Amino acid sequence: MRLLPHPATESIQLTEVLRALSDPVRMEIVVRLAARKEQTCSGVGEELGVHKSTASHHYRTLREAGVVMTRQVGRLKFMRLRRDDLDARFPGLLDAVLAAAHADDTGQAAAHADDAGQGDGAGVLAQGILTQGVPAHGE
Amino acid sequence: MRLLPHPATESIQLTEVLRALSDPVRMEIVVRLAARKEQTCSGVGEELGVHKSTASHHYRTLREAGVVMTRQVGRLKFMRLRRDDLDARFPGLLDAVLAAAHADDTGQAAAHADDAGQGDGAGVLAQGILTQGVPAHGE
DNA sequence: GCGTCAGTTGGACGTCCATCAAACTGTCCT
DNA sequence: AGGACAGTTTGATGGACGTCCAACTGACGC
Repeated sequence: MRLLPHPATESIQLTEVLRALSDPVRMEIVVRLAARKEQTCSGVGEELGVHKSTASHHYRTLREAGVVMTRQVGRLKFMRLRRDDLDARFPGLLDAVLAAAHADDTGQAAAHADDAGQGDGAGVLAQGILTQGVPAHGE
Repeated sequence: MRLLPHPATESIQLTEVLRALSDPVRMEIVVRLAARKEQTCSGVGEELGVHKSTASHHYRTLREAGVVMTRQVGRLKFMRLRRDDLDARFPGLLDAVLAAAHADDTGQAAAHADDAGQGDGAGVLAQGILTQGVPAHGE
């Protein structure tokens, strides 16, 4: 059993963690890792529909940011959320992010349903307060 | 008084928020915005030592992510954290991030002092568990 | 009106990133 | 030993990002 190089708990940087979590694929990985205990690279990779090397790249990003811990057992590598370390370093952050990830899922669905239903709640505000000719850069 | 286009509360995406917060400059802006109530672009720009247009770019990123609200008064533009909206969408997230930002600051200082003092606490672990010849890609 | 000021926009430049494909490393099984 | 398997590494590619500079847009104030 081997361990890969991980940043020490004290070395974990907030912006690095947030950047690691700012990619939808990696966020999904973290959510799955939070639900189940450990996961192999191929396991998540197949579920997410990304290429094997892409998944490996995301794993490296998460590992170097201090979000996950990689443990090698034989030819498998199991990933585990560094809950304790993250909680020690940034108390409550991971829980808030995971809750937010759940809220984001449900919120997306709700917003979508609302949009189809009447569409006067959310979307209009974004356009209604337009005062300059901004070409809707983001969306 | 004018308002710029902002995403509706329901449209705020978690990964977008995290990505907006993953830049040290923007994180610093958010921290300052959390401390003081409102701030002008030039105000933060000068304090952070970034170019005027760079600050404007960061403001746009934060605004499009739904993190800040921009209010134009005359030729000034005041930025304000969308605390209520963010709390409604992702309860506890902003507080956790702000607390983490504070912990990151103090943690950095402590780690640095520790590093100069004896240097056996944090940094060694990161190198001590090396088992493969990973060329320290990130740092 | 004209200069000034606050902030934005566009271009330019270098860097980083997400993705895939292919080759590679290391481990297990037979 | 040889093959199968899990992941990583290495390009390569297209896109996004952060930064600066310069030019521009609006809103004062005189």
